[in-house]
Amino acid sequence: MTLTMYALVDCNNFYVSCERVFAPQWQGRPVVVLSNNDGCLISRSDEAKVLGFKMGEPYHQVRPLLELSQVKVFSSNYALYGDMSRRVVQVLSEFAAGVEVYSIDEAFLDFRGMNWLAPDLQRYGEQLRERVWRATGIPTCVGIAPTKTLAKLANRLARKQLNPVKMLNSKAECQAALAQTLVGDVWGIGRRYARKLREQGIMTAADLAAQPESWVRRYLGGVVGGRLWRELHGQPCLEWNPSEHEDDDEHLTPGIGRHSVTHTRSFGCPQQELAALSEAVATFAARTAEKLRRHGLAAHLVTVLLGTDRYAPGIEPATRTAVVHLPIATHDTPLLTQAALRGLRQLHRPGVAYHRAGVLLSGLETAGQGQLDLFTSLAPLPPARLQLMTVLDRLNNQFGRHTVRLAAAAGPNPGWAGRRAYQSPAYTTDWENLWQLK
DNA sequence: TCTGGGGTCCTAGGACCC
DNA sequence: TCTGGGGTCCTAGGACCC
Repeated sequence: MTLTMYALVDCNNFYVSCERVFAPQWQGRPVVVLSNNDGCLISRSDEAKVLGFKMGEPYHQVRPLLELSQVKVFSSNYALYGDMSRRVVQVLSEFAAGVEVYSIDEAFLDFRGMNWLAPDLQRYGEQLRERVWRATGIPTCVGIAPTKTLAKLANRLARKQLNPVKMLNSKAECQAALAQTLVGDVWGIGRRYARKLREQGIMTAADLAAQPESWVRRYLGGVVGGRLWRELHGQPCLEWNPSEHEDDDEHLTPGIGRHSVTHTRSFGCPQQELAALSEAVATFAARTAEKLRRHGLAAHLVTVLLGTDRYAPGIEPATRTAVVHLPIATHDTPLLTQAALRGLRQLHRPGVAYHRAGVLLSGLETAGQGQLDLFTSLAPLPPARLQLMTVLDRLNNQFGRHTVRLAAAAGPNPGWAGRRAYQSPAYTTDWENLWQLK
């Protein structure tokens, strides 16, 4: 029998699990990982969850409690997590014809057209999970079902049961799974929609699926609602976007069709001076430019954003943006930095304390294939400049992110840099660290 | 003192064009 | 009383995801 099936493999408490691979003394003990700038909790071990620590809680609020409960705290270390993620995907790709990397800790596998019996597929899921665990030290849960949305749902259920692999193979199994799932836990239904649905008496995914499709479309944003309804009924209608292997060390949404690249950061302490803000923005512009080159893209639009304290009451919007149009799409660090600094000068108001800044590149096209500017007959970049960027990326890749940078960017540990007081060493990627290990 | 960051898709409305 | 209609591009805003 041919089964039309997708699997969703999700790494358990991924950032915590990554830290534990290199600090095994924390297995079985409470651990949390903080967001950038040590702002809030973004990953918790099961033990920390039991203690009552919540996702997204501000660190400064729960810090005394964490210390009291002897919870181990890590600052986030995306270089490490990105590398571990790549290892997991590498293993997964041995088990399916297609892999779609959905986020840093999740991937869909394409099991369509597999000429197998259901019990074999269940065992196959268990094998691949075992193999990921042995090869990387990362624990996972696996959901297998006829649509991506149902695979997500099965994955959620797998987390709660003894066997971490859950397969939905019949109408009855799907129906039972829908009945066990609260409507707010369905993929694609966030807090707003969940509340709206509960007000209508829709409590579970089964309640939602039992409504007519037209009703669901009316309440859940039109076409999106329609797709969701059909996916819950076992009709696949989300696209399959197989991923190429990517070299990225951050959160990423892989695939060819990306529309923007951004880098924004909160400051360690508020900044007023144009000089310090320029350093920050130049540094962020360089980071976006690197990402652009890594993806083989060039950008037409540079958006700079400057943010004040989001949590302070006030009438003024907390974030303002300035858009700079480039006549020719580019991925050249100096050109993008110049544009970003121009945007910054437009935005900057003397005497205002800024808490965060960012650079967003959009209007993307494949590098080197852009239209030549007919009036100036300029190619996007002179060859020497291209070569310089290639060398720059290679050096920074090999010896660490800030080895070579423009003079406009900052020196080490500037005042605007975020806090990361509890970061683990870059076990897998840092050149100096590898050197010490020898 | 201290509250993350990077993405996606969809819709509505205005400007502009023929 | 009539004061077109359809297509496209852009932006802003709302919803969602991890």
